[in-house]
Amino acid sequence: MSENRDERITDLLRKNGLKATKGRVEVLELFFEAGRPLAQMQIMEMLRLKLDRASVYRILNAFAEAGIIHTAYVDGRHRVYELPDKCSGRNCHPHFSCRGCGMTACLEDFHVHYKGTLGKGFVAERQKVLIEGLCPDCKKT
Amino acid sequence: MSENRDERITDLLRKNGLKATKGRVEVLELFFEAGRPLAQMQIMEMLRLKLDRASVYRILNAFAEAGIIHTAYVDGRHRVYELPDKCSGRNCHPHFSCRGCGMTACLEDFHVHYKGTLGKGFVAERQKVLIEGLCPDCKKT
DNA sequence: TTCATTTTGCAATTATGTCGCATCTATGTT
DNA sequence: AACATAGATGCGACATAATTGCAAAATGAA
Repeated sequence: MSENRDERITDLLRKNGLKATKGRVEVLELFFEAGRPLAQMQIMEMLRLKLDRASVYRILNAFAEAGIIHTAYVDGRHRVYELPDKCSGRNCHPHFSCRGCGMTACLEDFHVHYKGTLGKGFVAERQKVLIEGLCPDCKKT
Repeated sequence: MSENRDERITDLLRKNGLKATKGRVEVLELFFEAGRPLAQMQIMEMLRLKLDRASVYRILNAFAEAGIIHTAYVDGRHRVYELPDKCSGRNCHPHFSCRGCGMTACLEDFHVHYKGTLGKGFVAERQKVLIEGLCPDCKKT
């Protein structure tokens, strides 16, 4: 079971031209388990500092370049990364970010429509929609 | 005329409980003149380094806390700030950010509608919509 | 003008992210 | 299974954005 998962992750890495190193497997597992966008700092904590800071950044950059993950929102300080299967290109779903604890979540049941034109000569490549507010925990305090 | 403007700005500062210092007046003038979101770096350049870096940050934070400006989009590197009159609360207009030069613009004729629900207990306070792409200049190259 | 309170400038510090280089590891080949 | 090597990691140094402590200066109320 854990082996199946490992195999799936290993395959995913190799299919994308990346060696399946311990660090990469562990980071990618985190993304599958988390099911929500993660920042570098959170990954470091979840791995209990088993990996070097620079390595985590390099892993995230490699994943992003390969398309395994892509960078989602930035709350002013942190880049967050997530698996693209749920969130790709122009149909990117919105995200929620808590101003209390900084947690980020995907808003699956939230649909965004927009109409209008960009100026002449402008090209749109991606949209990012972020709802800021308070999560249930931070709302209490 | 310039005095009227200065007076208006001075009043705005005092009304919000902030002393009308030279630096604050100059920064706030910039925002009124620019009519678009500004990053700290741009402000420094426009003021030709007359103010210390730390002071600019403190001024921006003070303004943001007082509600005179608020932080808008981040293009991955820079926080940008803008006057709230054109962009307030849940009716915030979208922004465009060029991945080439990092320039940020307001999209006035661009309307965003969304429907759906946040999870239980979540409170939405603001929305941020960002279209990323290329501006006419960067498109050429 | 005087004076208490804030704000500023400067330097040092923290935080995020990148880079170079020596060492180590994953993987295809023998 | 052992080997060779392209590529990944750890470490330290560096780059940039932003914050903080503290002494000196400026604001604005009396």
